[in-house]
Amino acid sequence: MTREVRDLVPVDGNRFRFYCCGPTVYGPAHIGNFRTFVMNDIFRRVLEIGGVETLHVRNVTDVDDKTIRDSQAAGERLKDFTDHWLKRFHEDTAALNLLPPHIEPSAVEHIPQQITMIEELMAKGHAYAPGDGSVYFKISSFEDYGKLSRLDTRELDLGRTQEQRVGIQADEYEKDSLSDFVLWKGRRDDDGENYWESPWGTGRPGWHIECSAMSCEYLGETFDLHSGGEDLIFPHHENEIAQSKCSRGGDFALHWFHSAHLLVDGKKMSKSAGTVYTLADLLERGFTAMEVRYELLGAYYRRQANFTFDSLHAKREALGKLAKGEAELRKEVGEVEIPGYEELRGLGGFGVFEPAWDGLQNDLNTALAMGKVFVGLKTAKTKEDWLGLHGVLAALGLVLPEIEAEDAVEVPEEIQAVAEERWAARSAKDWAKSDELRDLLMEKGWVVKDGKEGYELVPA
RNA sequence: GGCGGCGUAGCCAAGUGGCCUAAGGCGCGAGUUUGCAAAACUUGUAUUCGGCGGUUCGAAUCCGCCCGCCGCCUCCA
Repeated sequence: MTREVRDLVPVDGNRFRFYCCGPTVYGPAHIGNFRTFVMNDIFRRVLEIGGVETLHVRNVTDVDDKTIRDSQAAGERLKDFTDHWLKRFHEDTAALNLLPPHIEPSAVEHIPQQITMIEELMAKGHAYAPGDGSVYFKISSFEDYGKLSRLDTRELDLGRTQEQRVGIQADEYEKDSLSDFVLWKGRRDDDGENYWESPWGTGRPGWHIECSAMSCEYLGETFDLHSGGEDLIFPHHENEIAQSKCSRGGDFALHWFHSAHLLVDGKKMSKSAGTVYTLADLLERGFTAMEVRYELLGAYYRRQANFTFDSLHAKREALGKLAKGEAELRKEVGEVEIPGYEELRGLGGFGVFEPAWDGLQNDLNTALAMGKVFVGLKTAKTKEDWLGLHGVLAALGLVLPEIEAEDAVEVPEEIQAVAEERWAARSAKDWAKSDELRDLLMEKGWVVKDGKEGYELVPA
């Protein structure tokens, strides 16, 4: 991606059209997946707050090896299975305050478009069907193959067949070259009921073709930007480029936006280490979705970020500090209602928060922007400052916690009674009894905050 | 082995040639407050950027080497 977001001008002069590789719905997404989606969300928000219209497409992969395998293991039909996990994904994205994409196409619902594209590749000599029911893309037919990932062609095993290579794990498909990838997979016994008709017999589409077919369907053969996690650069995005350019021509995506991975305690997340956290895992531990979002945007997207519970914990304090600062500023400028997202689109000035906005404009540097938000808060005092703060927060998608929430906390009668007794003891300067009752409240999970005229109970 | 990236205070994390004797958040220390605490508020917290050389008037930032770590290399965001 270009370093300056402000330099990104829609190629059609109207809406900035971008495609984001979405989830494979075979289980709950983990926080690493969400780092990518949060970064994409912020990217869109920065464009929109900056006054640019967008067209955001994010696909759903609802047919592949894993969805088929796991739906069968669960004894469910593929659609029921993927619908369930898609619903869960939507719940998670809503909790994380991700704007829903304008279009969310599913692979299963676009099989005709995928078949059409494969036929075009066949007709132009970029694909071949060796007769086993599958169709492959011939990467030697596309000169630019490997350009995005800067792969040396020597590494691609061009022209080598599996027979020539010893020790490679058995693959049922016949390919001319080891690096050729599958466009259509011939039906196999373990696919069960999950197959579709095609000119090459029954089967199902390969993974890469869905994104080429769907991005072209909704965004055309040339669009502004394509995004995804860094692991998708090769082979997924490389293959998409090959399929799209060879079948339809056009420039495909003019910009690429890849988010680096999220590590946990400095290591790649792994199931065996128990570090593949889902949003639900973190909510269960008492964190809020907004704290998680803050954690995910806390580092610059081009670098791997390190998730730790210490860092996540810090976000609660930081959000509270922000909320307090915002409330004071709001009072100072005499406003009551926080402006909504739509009102902030096309915001002209950001007051003392201009540096934070610049940070976002300059290659989506969310870490820098957050730092400048806290700096700005120290001197903010005008209405423009206040609007600027909300413009930046809206671009980051951060919703501040309510700070006047005492009413919302239900204090059990039993706890209230102990607290009253303690206050009486304290007022009578019976320090021993007062402290004893305070410890008792602490044991039961309540913290007493003493004031001049009374006290307040807060959950520990 | 090929390609790419990282190593900045206890933790997270900006900064990529001079405004850096290095943002910001958390944590921690000190003070105010408090009967003592907690909370709140104020304030302090890396003369130094993995190590060693080099380029330069000047380097956390560029180059070389070394050490450590991470990612991709056929369907993992």
